[in-house]
Amino acid sequence: MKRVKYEADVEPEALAVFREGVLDWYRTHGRDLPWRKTRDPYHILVSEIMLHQTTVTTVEPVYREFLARFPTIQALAQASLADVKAITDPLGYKVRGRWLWEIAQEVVRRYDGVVPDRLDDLLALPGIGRYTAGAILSFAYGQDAPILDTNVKRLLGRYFRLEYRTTRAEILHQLWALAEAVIPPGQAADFNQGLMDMGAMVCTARRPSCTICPLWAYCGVHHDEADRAAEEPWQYRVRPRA
DNA sequence: AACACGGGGCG
DNA sequence: CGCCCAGTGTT
Repeated sequence: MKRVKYEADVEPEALAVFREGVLDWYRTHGRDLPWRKTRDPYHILVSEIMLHQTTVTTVEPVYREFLARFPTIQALAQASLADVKAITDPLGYKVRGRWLWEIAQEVVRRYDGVVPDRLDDLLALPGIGRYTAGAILSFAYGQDAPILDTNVKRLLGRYFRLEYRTTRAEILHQLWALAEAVIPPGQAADFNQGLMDMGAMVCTARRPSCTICPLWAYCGVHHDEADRAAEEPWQYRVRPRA
């Protein structure tokens, strides 16, 4: 049984099951979310910033209100910061209003109003880290870019069961390598969405639904050994509540 | 490698 | 009441 090293080398069978399982499950059980009906980079950007550490149900109404008020990135750039914050502040993490506002100005001035489609350009914008950049590149531009949010960390960490005796930074490095390696070429958009839905709806933080999980056969953590997996190195733990 | 940021939902 | 939520910037 080969373990995951720094560069993701995974068993071909486990990888194939993982890819097909995630894609199939997403197509039949995936959530119907407003930001999945569009490929507009501006809309994707707004949703992703709002979704930082914030639940889908909380974001949905604010997302709609925000786009109704600022339909284009030009409209956002011309608005007052106070008007922007009035909509986004109730979400918490109040800096995100300023981030969106500053991003809009920068994109309009430097990129002619077009959200960049290159990783380095995206990372240079305020509030856009590697996750958000990957989300924009895959969801809006269809590139095979990896994402690693709390859902994907948990799903990958459990399924591929990384080596435990290592530092947090190394684990993160391994997870990013995995997130990139598992992408079925040309299908990152659907696949990445599927990863997050699986993490949010099946491979949940507490009491994961292993019995209905399409990945169960090759998963590194079966539900009946959840106790032994109580030490999850990427931060979260399986808690089989009595 | 930690810590701050934050309101809301759930058991 | 504690844990968790489509993370990022700062120290």
